[in-house]
Amino acid sequence: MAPVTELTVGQVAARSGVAVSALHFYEARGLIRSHRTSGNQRRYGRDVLRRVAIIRIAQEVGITLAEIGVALESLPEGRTPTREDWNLLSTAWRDSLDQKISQLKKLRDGLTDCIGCGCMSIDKCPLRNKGDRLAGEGTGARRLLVER
Amino acid sequence: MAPVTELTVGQVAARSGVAVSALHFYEARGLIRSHRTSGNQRRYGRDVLRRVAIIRIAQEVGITLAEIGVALESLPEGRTPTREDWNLLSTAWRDSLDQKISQLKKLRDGLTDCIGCGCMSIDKCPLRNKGDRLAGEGTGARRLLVER
DNA sequence: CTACAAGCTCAACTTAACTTGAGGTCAAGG
DNA sequence: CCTTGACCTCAAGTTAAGTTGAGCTTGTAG
Repeated sequence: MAPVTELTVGQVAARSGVAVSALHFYEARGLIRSHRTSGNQRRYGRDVLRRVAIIRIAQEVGITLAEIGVALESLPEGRTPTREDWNLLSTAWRDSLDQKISQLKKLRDGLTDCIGCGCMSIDKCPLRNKGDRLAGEGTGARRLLVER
Repeated sequence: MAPVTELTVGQVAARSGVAVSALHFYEARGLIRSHRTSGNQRRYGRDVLRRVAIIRIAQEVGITLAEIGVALESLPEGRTPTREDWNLLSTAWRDSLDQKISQLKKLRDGLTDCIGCGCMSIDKCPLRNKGDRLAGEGTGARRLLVER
């Protein structure tokens, strides 16, 4: 058995449920870090499991890797995250998470509402024009699916 | 102004905030429909506005076009959805919406918990422990994410 | 000490959801 | 009639987030 303190890429893959190739990919994107053995193999600290968990959960709900990366950047590189580090990361996210939650609830309940209101006018529908920020920017796909 | 009963692509684009090319795309995917004038131009019924609104709102929260397409198939062609149609659509999505909401809460509360524990000890972090317990608990890749 | 499983790199392929561009048509104003 | 702008089709490009495969190295169980 491998030591408890260091994990191989395969072990991280098994424990996190993420493919090895995806872990390579996350590392290339700077979302996770590893150091190498003398034989050039990756070794991960145990905090990588938590990071990967955060990444996957965030993706599930439609947060992009870019956004996740920005948030994770606030975590320290070398040392164990302090209370203050987590505080920054969490508060940075909590607003958008709360907002996303309320949007989802609105959609869920909004469909019911729309039954009530009939949505005769699209302009009056409370759901519409809620998040038109996506409409403005960039080319290509704005959102990827995260279904699994 | 054009008559209230029929809309050109440009009008639909303007009113819905969706690019003309995206409307073409949705039509090719069977999400919306149109008929053609003698000059081969698209004309849309007013129900297309509501359909497009649904499509965009659903996308906002990470529902794929494929899923949306399946749901929209339950809607009638050509006429504006009735209360009963909405009911069907709403219940079809409710489960997946509820699931996404619970995942968001899990992420948000996980981070909040980490503030509470300060994550001074990695073993005490509830987020890490959760993932670790699941991973150690048996067969292969179990993740923090809610199973589908 | 030798299989062979697990790792490594790098390039190319994939899917979703569009956008962009080229090349051509149609409708209305001047 | 002519121009201008809105439409049309179809092909190719783009982005995100990975996956797949080839070719080569490392580590370990028997």
